[in-house]
Amino acid sequence: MAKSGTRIQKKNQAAILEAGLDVFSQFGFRGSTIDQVATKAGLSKPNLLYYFPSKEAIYTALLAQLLEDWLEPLKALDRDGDPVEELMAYAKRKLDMSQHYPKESRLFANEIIQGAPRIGDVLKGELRALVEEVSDVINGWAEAGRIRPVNPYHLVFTIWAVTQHYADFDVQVRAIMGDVDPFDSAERHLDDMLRQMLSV
Amino acid sequence: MAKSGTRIQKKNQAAILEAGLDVFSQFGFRGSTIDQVATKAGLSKPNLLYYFPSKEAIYTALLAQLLEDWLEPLKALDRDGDPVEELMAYAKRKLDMSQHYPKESRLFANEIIQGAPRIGDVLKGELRALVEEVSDVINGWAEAGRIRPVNPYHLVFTIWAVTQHYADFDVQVRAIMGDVDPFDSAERHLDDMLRQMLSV
DNA sequence: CGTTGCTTTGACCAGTTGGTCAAATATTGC
DNA sequence: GCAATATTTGACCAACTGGTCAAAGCAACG
Repeated sequence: MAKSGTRIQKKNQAAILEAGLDVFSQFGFRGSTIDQVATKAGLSKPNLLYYFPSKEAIYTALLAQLLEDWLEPLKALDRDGDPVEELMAYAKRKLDMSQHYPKESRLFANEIIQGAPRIGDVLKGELRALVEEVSDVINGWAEAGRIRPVNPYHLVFTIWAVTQHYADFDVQVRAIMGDVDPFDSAERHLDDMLRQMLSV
Repeated sequence: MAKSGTRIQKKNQAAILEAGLDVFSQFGFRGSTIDQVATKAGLSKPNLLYYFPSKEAIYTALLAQLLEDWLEPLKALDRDGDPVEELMAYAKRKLDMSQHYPKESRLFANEIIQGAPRIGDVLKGELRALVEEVSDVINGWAEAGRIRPVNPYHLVFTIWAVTQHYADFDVQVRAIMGDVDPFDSAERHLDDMLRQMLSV
């Protein structure tokens, strides 16, 4: 997407996307201004618009890039692996993403909360198909007696909800837990929860 | 808050708050306009501003009203009740709120994701104290051997995350599950999950 | 009926917003 | 060093934003 171009183009496009992530993830699309993004990227507004044709273009570029990273871990679920370990590894990976890429998580959350006007099709298409596949795998595991029977959709939702909570509601989590880092204990909790829920 | 006044005042104030909930929960504070709220409330912009002094005032009124309803179920946790039933009843109540008041949930989510600029103090004060109390109760139950030992903070976060997910990410949940109503199966899943996690 | 106070509105304002454009400035390849 | 190209900028614009205000409409009470 942002491949071609001179060094300076690459540098500025990257700076814009990073700044855009900062701003959009905090204020949502409508709540953000080009000027905010430009300033944070160290550019003037017309200069930013030399690299991206519009505010919308920056936002959709971010969203497209994000969606790839978002769907990828789900694809890594291996039906031939150990069921409990596979699911716990997936959850752990999602939790790591919340810890290390919280802005991406919040950008996504903002978009979904606002009704997913730009990625509704991806949700109903690619994501839905992917979850259906995963659902089959989980059901297979359950039928083979390798995990407790669970509703696979809600299991996936639960993993998403819990892991993303630590990114999206970070400020609330920290307000409640104080100075303790939430992620260490969160990982143990998640581990325990899934093991308890899935072990036969 | 909106008690005094004539019938017409009450009617219009209520209409404004309802419209404000609609708009703010979808677009966040900065992404919403007074005009949107006014139109949705069936009023002209100056007329709306006759009842509320500013956009901010509508928003904070909503937030204040919301916070009460939000904290109340937590207070209802009874340390003398049956531990598993108490926690499951709390989770069920939160899930019901997600089902019947999704906009409230999304308004809250928007505010938190954007850094809780207006309710940071409540989070660090009242909410934190409340969760600390609940945490003591849960720890007490665990020490008495009435539930499995769990990290009480993360247990509470898990209940919040999972239940609110069905309101905040409603569009994603429905995109994936299709025409099936998520809430019936979600309730069973939540029930099963908590029982599995907490039963000794 | 008329007056008093509540309600509604059109016109308006200053600041912000997304976006344009021509001109100025840097960079690059020769 | 110079021409071609890429980058940056100040000035600008129309639309929109939150908010004001004086005047008009309306209800109710005597």
